[in-house]
Amino acid sequence: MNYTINEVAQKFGLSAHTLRYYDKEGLLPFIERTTSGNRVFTDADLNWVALICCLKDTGMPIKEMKTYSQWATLGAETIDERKQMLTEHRLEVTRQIEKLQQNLKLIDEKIEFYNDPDNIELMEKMKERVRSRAN
Amino acid sequence: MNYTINEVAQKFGLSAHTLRYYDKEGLLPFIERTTSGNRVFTDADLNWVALICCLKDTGMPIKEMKTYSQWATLGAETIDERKQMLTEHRLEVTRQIEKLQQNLKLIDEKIEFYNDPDNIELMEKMKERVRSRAN
DNA sequence: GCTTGACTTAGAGTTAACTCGAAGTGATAT
DNA sequence: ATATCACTTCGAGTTAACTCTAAGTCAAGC
Repeated sequence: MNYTINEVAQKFGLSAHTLRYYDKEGLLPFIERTTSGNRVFTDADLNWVALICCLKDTGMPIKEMKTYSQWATLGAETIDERKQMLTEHRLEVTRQIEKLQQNLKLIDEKIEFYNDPDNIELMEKMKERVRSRAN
Repeated sequence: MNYTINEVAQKFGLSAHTLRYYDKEGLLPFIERTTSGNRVFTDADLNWVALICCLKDTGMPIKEMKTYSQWATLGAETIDERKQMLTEHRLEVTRQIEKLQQNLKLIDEKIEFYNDPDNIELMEKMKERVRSRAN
């Protein structure tokens, strides 16, 4: 099955502009063209785009994804490099998740603070005396 | 206990530049000054900066944090607005975590793919025939 | 009293990742 | 065959969040 750039864009919630930009930046090294120059995406390309989106969404810079893409074009001899990059990135993602969970905790504490009528009463009383700080 | 801008910057892994930038953008509405105009951070301000960092790290734009900060200066009467903003943002953060966990799964699958000798062998055989795609 | 160093401001510059516009080409519908 | 439409390229513009520079102020130590 083949897909046009707009079909792929729709599937991944990107714009055709963005896909061309990724292509220009060397992130889509496998995409073939029609005789008239239009990009043709195969199912294998869709998997590739999915990986690129995954790496992008987890904060990998375009430059690094480009390196990964170049390694992929070189075939089996770059497997170790690619595996290492993904393994390091994996660790990065787990750190992001941990950080988010900590931050979520702080937000929950803040919401809890607002849910406690005692705190609200205190804030109301403070009104005219001291400027309420850090609430 | 009071702190200088550099002490606070160090504590939160920010630069003094960035803290001044946040102040200019209205994110630090409670910070007092010395007679000579230097910022003085109290412990309450440290808690406030911690919240700002938390919101920033979870993707809240500066504009929205500014709104929140302005509400905070108005005192108890804006508690509902603030609680609602945090509650919506909380949901956003849980979505981020879910998305990251999905992406982590894909990365793990990819690493698993590279760890399977069968796949490596396949890739090596493909070398001269078809350009390796989506690996 | 002068130097040093940390601070101040306003505003310009940078970076990453898009995002858009202009000008043009090719395939399909009438 | 001509209008439409999706595509192409190149390059300029945008946005958010810093990041830095220049010019200046202030307090403490020699």
